[in-house]
This record gives sequence, C-alpha cells and structure tokens, in this order.
Amino acid sequence: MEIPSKFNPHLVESKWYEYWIKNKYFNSKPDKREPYTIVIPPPNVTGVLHMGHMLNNTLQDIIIRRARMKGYNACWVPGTDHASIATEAKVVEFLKEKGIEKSSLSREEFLKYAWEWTNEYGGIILEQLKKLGCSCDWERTKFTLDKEMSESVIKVFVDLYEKGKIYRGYRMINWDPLAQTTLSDEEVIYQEISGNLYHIAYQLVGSKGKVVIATTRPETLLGDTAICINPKDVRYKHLKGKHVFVPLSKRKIPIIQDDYVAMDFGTGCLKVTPAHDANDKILGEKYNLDIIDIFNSDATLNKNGQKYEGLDRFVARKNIVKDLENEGHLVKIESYVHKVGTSERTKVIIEPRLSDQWFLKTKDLAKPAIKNVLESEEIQLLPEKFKNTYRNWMENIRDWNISRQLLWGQRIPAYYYGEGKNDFVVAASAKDALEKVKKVTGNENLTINELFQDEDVLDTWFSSWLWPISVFDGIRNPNNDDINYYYPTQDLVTGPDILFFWVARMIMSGYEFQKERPFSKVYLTGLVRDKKGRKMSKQLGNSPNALELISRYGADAVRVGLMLSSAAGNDLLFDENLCNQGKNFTNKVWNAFRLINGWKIDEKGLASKSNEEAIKWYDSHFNKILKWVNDNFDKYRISDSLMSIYKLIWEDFCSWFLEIVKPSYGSTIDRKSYNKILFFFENNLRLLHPFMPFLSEELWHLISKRNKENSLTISSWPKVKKVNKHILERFSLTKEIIAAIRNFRKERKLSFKEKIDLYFTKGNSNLFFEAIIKKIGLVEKIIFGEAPIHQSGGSFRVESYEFFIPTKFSNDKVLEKKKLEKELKYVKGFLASVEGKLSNKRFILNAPKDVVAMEKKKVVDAKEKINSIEKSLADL
RNA sequence: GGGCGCUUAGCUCAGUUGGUUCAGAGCACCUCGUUUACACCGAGGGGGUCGGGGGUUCGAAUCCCUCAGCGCCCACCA
Repeated sequence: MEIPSKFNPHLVESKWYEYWIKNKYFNSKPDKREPYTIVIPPPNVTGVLHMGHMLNNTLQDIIIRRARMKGYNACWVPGTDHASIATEAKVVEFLKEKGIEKSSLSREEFLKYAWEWTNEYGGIILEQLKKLGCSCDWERTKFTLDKEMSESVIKVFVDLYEKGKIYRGYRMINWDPLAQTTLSDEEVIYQEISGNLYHIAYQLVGSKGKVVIATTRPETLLGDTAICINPKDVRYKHLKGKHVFVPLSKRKIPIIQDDYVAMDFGTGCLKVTPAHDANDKILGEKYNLDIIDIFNSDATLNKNGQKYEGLDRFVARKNIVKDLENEGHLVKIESYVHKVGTSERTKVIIEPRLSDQWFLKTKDLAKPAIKNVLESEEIQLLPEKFKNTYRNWMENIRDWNISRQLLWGQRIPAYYYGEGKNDFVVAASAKDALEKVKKVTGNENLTINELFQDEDVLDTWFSSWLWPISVFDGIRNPNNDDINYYYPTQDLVTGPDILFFWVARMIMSGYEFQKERPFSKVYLTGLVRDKKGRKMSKQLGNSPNALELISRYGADAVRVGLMLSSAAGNDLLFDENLCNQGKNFTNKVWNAFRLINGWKIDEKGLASKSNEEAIKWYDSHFNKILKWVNDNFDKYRISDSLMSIYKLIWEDFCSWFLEIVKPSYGSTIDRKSYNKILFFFENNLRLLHPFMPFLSEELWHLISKRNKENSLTISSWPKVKKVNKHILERFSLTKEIIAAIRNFRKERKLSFKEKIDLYFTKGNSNLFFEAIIKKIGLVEKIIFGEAPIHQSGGSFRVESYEFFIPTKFSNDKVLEKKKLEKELKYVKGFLASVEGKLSNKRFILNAPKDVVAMEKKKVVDAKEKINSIEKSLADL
C-alpha cells in the first residue's frame, strides 16, 4: 500500500463528516447515561463564519467530543439567531438594490421578503461549521424565530407582564435614527470624539444683559425650555427669576435654579432641553417645563425646527452656528473631546428621545443571578476576573428596554382597544386578547378586527435569553423529557462582549423560569486579533477568510492553530503561522503512522530488551501525561491540554519511543512489541481526536479495519492507569545520558555513526536503561568500573554520576582540561553560595527542615562533584 | 470620574499556597546533519534576573507600597 508522505486533509474531511452524520454519532436522545449538554451561542442567521466563530466553536467541539468519548450522552444544540436589527438592515439594503423602499411595504409584505431572504441566505454559517468538524446534533437545529421558539417568547412576555415585571413607560430612550428604532443601554457604545463646546449668549428679557451657556449641541437650543443655574453660584445671583429669549427664536424661557448644575464646568449656566437629554428631562419634570421635540424619527428637524425644518441634525447644527454668529450670539467655540453614544449595529450617533416603550424590571430577576455567580458559585465564570465585571453590572442593573421599532422579530403581544394610552391587554394571541378585552370593557360585541396589536417587536436578546430552555421546549412544554434530561446544561462558550447582553440575562431567565442555573461553567474566550494586536474587522481587511484558511491548511490544522495559544479570556493574536504549525503537526502524526505501517512483523520473534524497556516507559509516561491532560481539561485550560498532547506525541512518542523501537534497516519487529506500539498509537489518537477529529479518525481506520461501532468519534477516552515512578526516573536519566553522549560526539566532532564504549565509574545498570543507551547512543559496550585513564578520551557528568568515553584523538586532553576547569569553577561558585546560605543562622532557624536538609544535600553533592572533577584533572 | 486586570526570553504566553527539579514552554533564531516516517524533519545550542523604585522576610517573579506604560468594564457633567 502506498501512502503519500504528506497528509491530505481534502481527501478525508468530507468523507468522515458524512460518515459521522450517516451513523448519527452526533445525535442525542435522553437515555440512562449522564447528559453533557452545550447550547451553541446562536450566530446571526445571516452571518458568515469568521475567526471569532472558529475559535469559539472549535472550543465547544473539543469539549463536547471529549465528553462523548468519556461516555456522557453528549448533546450540542446548534441554531441561529434572527438578530432583528442586523438582519432587518440587510434585508432593507437588499430591497433597496431592487428598488423597493421599506416604507412602501406593509408589515406582511416586508416579512415575506425577509423570510424569503433568510431562507435563501440564512444558515450558511451552520454549513460552514460542518467544515470545521463541529459535532452538533443537527436534528435539533433551532432558529430563534421558529414558531415554537416565538411562542415561548410570547408566553414569557405574557407571564412577566402578569407578574407585573413588564411595564410600558414614556421614557428617554436611545434612538438609532438610521435603523429607526430604540436600543437598550447595552447596545450603545460610547466613543470619544473631538467636538466643540459652543458658548452662546442668550438675551435677558427686559434688560440688556446676556447669559452665556456652553453646549456641544447648539441645534437643540430650538428645543430649550429653560436655562438653569446653580443656586449657590454668586456670579449669577442677579439672574434669579428672570427670563431669556431663545436665540433665533422669539420664545421666552425661564431661568431656573438647581444644584445639579456644576459651577466649574463651562460657564456654569446650562441650557435645558427636556426632549433631547436625559438629565434635562429630569429637570423638566422637576420644574414642570415644556417639552419641545425638534426632531423627526430620522433625526432631521421637524416643524419645531423652524426654518431649519427638514435638515439633518448635523447640517442644522452648522447652519445654526453660522446664524448665531451672524446675529452676534456666538461668544466662542472651544474644541472639546467628549463621549458620544453610538449604535452598536449601525454606528450612527444615538439621539436621546422621549417615547413610549416596553420595559422589563430587572432588580428582582438579578438577585438569584448575583447570588449564584458571586456567592455560591453555582455558576462559574472562566476566567474568574470576569466576576468583577459581572458584579459591577449586575449590582447597578437598570430596567431593560425590550421594545424595538422594527418588523423582524416577535411582535409585542399587547392589543389596544381604545383611544387611551392604557387601553390595552396583553395576551398570547388575538383571540385570548379579545376575551380579555371583553372582560375589561364589558363589551361583548367587540371583534378581533377592532383590536390593534402593538407595532413594535421584541429585542432579539429577549428571545435568546431563553435559549438554553427554549431549545428544549421547556417554556411551552415544561417538564418534557428533553428539558428534564438536558437542563441544566454544562458549559457555555462565548465572548465577554456579550456577557451582559446574553450571558447575564440567560442566568436571570434560567432562575426565573426553570428555577435552576442554565449552565455551570461559562468559558469566556478572548477576541481574535491580528498579529499586530488589532481587532479583526472588515474595514481593516485584516481578517483571514475562515473557509479559505480551512481549505489551505485543513480543518484540523486550523483548529490546532487556534488552540495553540488561546487561554480563556485572553485575546488571541492570530498569525497564520499557527495554522502552519498545526499543519506540520498533522503531518508529523501522519508520518508516524507511515513509519509503523511499513514495518515487517516477525510473528515468532521475541521482543528486544530495548523494546521492552521502551514499552514499559511509554506506558507509564503516557499515563502521567494523560493525568496532566485531564487536569488541564477540568480547569478548562484547553490550550495547555493540547500542548501536553503535542509534546507527548512529537517528542516522547516520535522522537524517543519510535526511534527506540524502530527496527534497524532490513530487520523486523516482533508481534508483541508491534501490537503494543499500535495500542499506544491508538491511545494517542484518542487524545488527539477532540482537537483533530479528521486526521485521527482517518488514522484510526487505517490502523485496522473497524466496524461501525468502532469509530474513534464514539470510542472511549483512555482511563488513567498507574504510573511507575521508578521507571520514569530511569528513563529520564537515560535521556540525559544519551543527550550527554550526543553532546560529546558533537564537541569532539565524533561521527554519530561511529560506535563508542561508555565507562560508568560507579553505580549499576538499575539506574538507567542500558539497552536503550546502547541503541540510541550507538554504544558498543557499557563498562561498569574505573575509567581507563591512560587512554585518551573524555569524561562527563550526569547528575552526580560520572562517565568516560575513550577516543582515538590525541588532542582530547586539551579539550578535556578546558571543559573540566570550566565545570569546576561553576560547581565551586555554586557550593559557595549554598554554604553562604547555610552559614546564616536565621536561615537554619526559620526555614523548614526539609528546605535546610535540601541545602545540606546540595553541599554534599557539590563536594563530591568537585572531588570527581579534581581527580579527573589530576589524572590527565 | 469609578472599578478591574495586565507588564516574565525576539514573539505569544505558563509559573497553583513565597523555598528542591524556579527562571519555564511553544514558535522564532544559531550550529551541525542527504540515518530508507517526516527538511512540514532530526540532533545540539544561545537568549530573560521576571516594567522602574522602595519595603516585609532567613529567602520574592510570587506578599505590601509607589511610579510608569498598556488594556477592559461601568458612569448623564452640558
């Protein structure tokens, strides 16, 4: 059988993925086994795979594949999120290209287009996850706008409303003028911009005096309904009770006093615009000021904007500033850096706006979510540092604005029946609503057509906060088999950027609706950045195409590349070199197989001594590493786990073990050793499988013919067996001796092919593996006893043992002398420092006994070594 | 403005309660090697005193203080 020297991922990836799917290895049904559940953070239905997804989903796949191998009933639920604002924006754009304006469509027409679009372009990302090798139970795929999912959302809304936790309020909200919707506070990103602070003079009514205020938003003066000063401000005592004219307008507005105004900022006078600033709104309520809204929903000025009506807010600002200047109102313009809220989705500057919105009270919901993360640690955040961030947000949580002025989403189930603002009922369906309205109004003749459902839809997060419950239909159908079996889930793997949007809210909903935590561990990944540390973004064009990466390096290599340096919570500086390292590794493993596969087996032959020794060692060593790997997995130190496996296979298995057991040219290997080697190789593949599912599965089947029940995907994770410490110590000394021999050859320019004799001046063969040293070190004879000092040659020391190798070179003595002297100097210095420590009485008195004993042993060892070196020097 | 975190080899990072093997790993680098698994390889090697300063201690990368730099989260100062 000819096997190419390079692993070709393209030939195996789709083959095995189809095989896994065909055999339903990823599918899960409740059974007697213990469940291990992960719900995917549903990507945006219109999204395409990017590096963040790759990182995130590789981690989940590693965790779930290992759980599956460990015998759990592993269930990874995939799905997508309707992402109302982002998707709607895409659909709007798409329609625009076809010449259709959203405003020209009815709700039904728009939704029809949106669904068509979603069905055509949505869900691509799930197909891409398959390319990565993700072992999701695809039969459980959910979409947050699926009928059942939406019904759950509506049920929860009605439920919370009836509990009095949802209310309608006329509030100052964050308005996105581009998307034409409100945003929750969390969706607003504050960005520092350099703007101007305009100092504007307002003319006092009935006097010649002026009042100068400072503002960053001069255009809003058209909505001013007061000027406010601090009552303690002596500079402005004379203004009390006066009025001013609003510049560019004939309106008179009062001067009010409130200690909210900071005397040391700006001029100490504040213009008050209750319609366009949250704090001004508070002042407005306190002093019963008028509210003048000057903006349309797209942030152009409305009729209150007078002659500026129809202009965009920023155009209006320019014009107004110019006019203020012309009319002598503009005192000065200072450049000023301040923070401005922008929309997370559309990036435009947020406009504070007063409007009717739906809110969810969160204070009570937050209580169990605080307690169980911060106190009982029923839910653990990894890494722990995020607990602080979480606390900070949770303890200052504000009510959640859950309504959005969009079409793509679950429509708010509030039905209006009258003219009044509060003439509405909340019900799961129009039919239920009608019944409720009849009850409320006593009007039995009402029909459904007379009810008007609220135009708004719910925030997307109001459906995704139910995700761990709703994917198992636990809201509509409590106590069904799935929810009882799979909930609570085990791990959630996601980015810290949605800790509040999503994670915290899932925790709240979990305790509220399921009375139980939604998951026990939250693994927060870092951001994927480029190697210069910049965020990956479309604008910068620094994000590699994920699929292209997979096709270039192979999925396994990319997975390994991503995992090689990604501790939880740490940003990952992604460099394609990492993929290359992953690819090299796949090739290394591949070639290890080729090597073993090429050996001729002697069915009757006996195992050589070196084979026996090597097998004993690898058996113990593997278990030592396995334990370490398991520990790291348990601590969610996934990249450390991988690194241990990487070194185990590359260094220990390939560079040491295989080199030892490799039959010399033309000879054979005995059956017993060979079987052991295959057994070890298989165990290596088991450890590798969560990280490199394709390569490992391919090799698993190449090693021997397997039936369906024997796929690596559903095989078992190795159990830790006993480790023989003595054997490990012997091998470690063996390695050191071999390294010393190699060094010796290199120093003396002695060929690596030439056999040597090795004198071991004391001790016995129990200290190391003789046969291995002979084979790997190319040693003809190992002689226990005094070195033949009359011969030319050289000595070396490993730990406190001394070795001697005779050579034919006459110049060896010079070399040897130099080397010995150098070594002597070092050991003497070392001895001096240890003795210094020991002569310190306080050290002897205070340090633990074993530490002191250790130091004393160091002295003895060092002295012995000095003796040995001095003797060698004398003998030269 | 408040809170949190980080600063260890050229790069990315480990260093659990201060004390054997505490100064480590991977990559990169240098030297040597056409050994029939792999040059996407093998063998060997150099490199940091742990951001600066101060302190506690017999002993500190590890604890405390301070300074500097970086990052994150929260917050309405116009």
